[in-house]
Amino acid sequence: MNNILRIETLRDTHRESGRAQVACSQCSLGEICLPKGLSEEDKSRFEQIVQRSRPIQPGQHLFRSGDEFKAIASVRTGCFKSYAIDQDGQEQVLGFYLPGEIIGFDAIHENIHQANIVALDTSAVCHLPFTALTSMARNMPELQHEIFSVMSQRISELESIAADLSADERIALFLKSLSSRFARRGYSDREFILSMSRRDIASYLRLATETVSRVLARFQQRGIIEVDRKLVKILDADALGALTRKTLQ
Amino acid sequence: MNNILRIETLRDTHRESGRAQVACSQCSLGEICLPKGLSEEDKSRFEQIVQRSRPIQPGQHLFRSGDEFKAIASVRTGCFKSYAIDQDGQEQVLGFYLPGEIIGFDAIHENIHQANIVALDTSAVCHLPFTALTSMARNMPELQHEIFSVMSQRISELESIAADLSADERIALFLKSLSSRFARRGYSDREFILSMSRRDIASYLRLATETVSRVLARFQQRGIIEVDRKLVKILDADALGALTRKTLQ
DNA sequence: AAGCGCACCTGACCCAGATCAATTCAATCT
DNA sequence: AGATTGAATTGATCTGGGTCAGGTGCGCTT
Repeated sequence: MNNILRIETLRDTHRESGRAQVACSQCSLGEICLPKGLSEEDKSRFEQIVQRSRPIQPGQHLFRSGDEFKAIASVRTGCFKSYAIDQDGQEQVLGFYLPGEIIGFDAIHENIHQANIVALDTSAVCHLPFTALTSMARNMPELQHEIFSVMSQRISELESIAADLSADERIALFLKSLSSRFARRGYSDREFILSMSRRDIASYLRLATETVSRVLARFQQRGIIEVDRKLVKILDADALGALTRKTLQ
Repeated sequence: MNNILRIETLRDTHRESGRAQVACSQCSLGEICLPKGLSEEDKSRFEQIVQRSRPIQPGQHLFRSGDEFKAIASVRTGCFKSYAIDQDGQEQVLGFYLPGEIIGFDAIHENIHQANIVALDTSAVCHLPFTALTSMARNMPELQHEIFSVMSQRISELESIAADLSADERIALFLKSLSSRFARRGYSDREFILSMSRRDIASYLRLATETVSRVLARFQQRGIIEVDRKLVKILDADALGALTRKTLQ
């Protein structure tokens, strides 16, 4: 009965593909996503509000600035970037989202999405309707706390990113951040693909694309990393770490 | 020795002053603070978890990095700055908190305060024990939503601060932000006191103190503002606004 | 396979803002 | 009042990284 209801809802609101659904309890994201720490029973209740998206192609938008806020989204696969447009019409990258990371926390207070969200790879998300989520959280202390916790983490992260860093430090920090986020998701922390362009990295780090190129080249010369187009290998993680020392905490 | 001192400090700041207590429903912060939008009945339930601090003197710490997280704090009067110490031992200012603003959202995920919080003026706060607050929020949807909303606001704010701005733009934005925050609290938006030093402003805006001085002097020459030590008067709000055009949203 | 287009890389030059240094100013103490 | 101190201002110089201007190489299309 629940199953039928769910499929209908999905079809209506997000055009679910008819493929087999992965339950949260079976999802490869496991202990990274919001339902972590829930009992099996609560997990299956949680699953009833999850709306799994069909694949989203690179360049396709998940949300646009000004969209009505209905649901936050947890990245299932792929990679997204968030960006805003400033008064000069310039795109400003605000962040990147990897699997297990949650999109849309900036939309709650105005009930409107602040940022644009676009897929960089073929991606998929789980939509979590916010009203249903918070009302469920009122009966699941662990879920409520997990939402607060993830938002809190984002606040800390943003506070430390704002630090006044050199180009070298910024890029070292960026690579280390990606590396540890991949590691947490079971991917290699020594070798990974940069889904985003040099231009996106530059915009996110508030640097010129030329500077990104130059710093990556210099890191390669020094034997710290190896770069081939979008593939990055970290050869000397300690050296990279030393460059991020100035970072808070 | 240090421990004893610390514990006493905490006890002090948590202790009821014994003076007549202002109920939330009578508080001058009114519709700015967390209990806004609660029914009278819920407000009085809310008040039962509020721990009003005695006055906190300038230079006195409210929280220190590494402190166990027990409660968030709503500023009742005065002004606080939050800061972190980087690996070079340099202080990095992360933000300023005015009355009605809430301190401690970065502490939830690790259950430890990330930043140091110090009073800039003689100040007072309301401590809101987090466990009690969230458990109460489970029975008060409006309260739960308000907490999410305030955290969401902070996330948006931090995302837009990170923008790549010139010194002029940064300082114009800073003045406009203070102006509108004061206005919201019923103070003048044309004339206010900078509780923080030039050095603090510089650290927060990632500029040199010399640059802060120079830009303020230049704004004064242009007739945009009038500065006398800590007192700022905004003479031409439009000109100031024009300088912040590049800002997102 | 040849031509095109785009992302990326590299070199030359320049400027906003940092740094260094000296001076002024206000607040507190003797 | 004069002395002391630290914050704020002002001026002179230096530099990291932005801007501009070519190259280079990969993936398309035809």
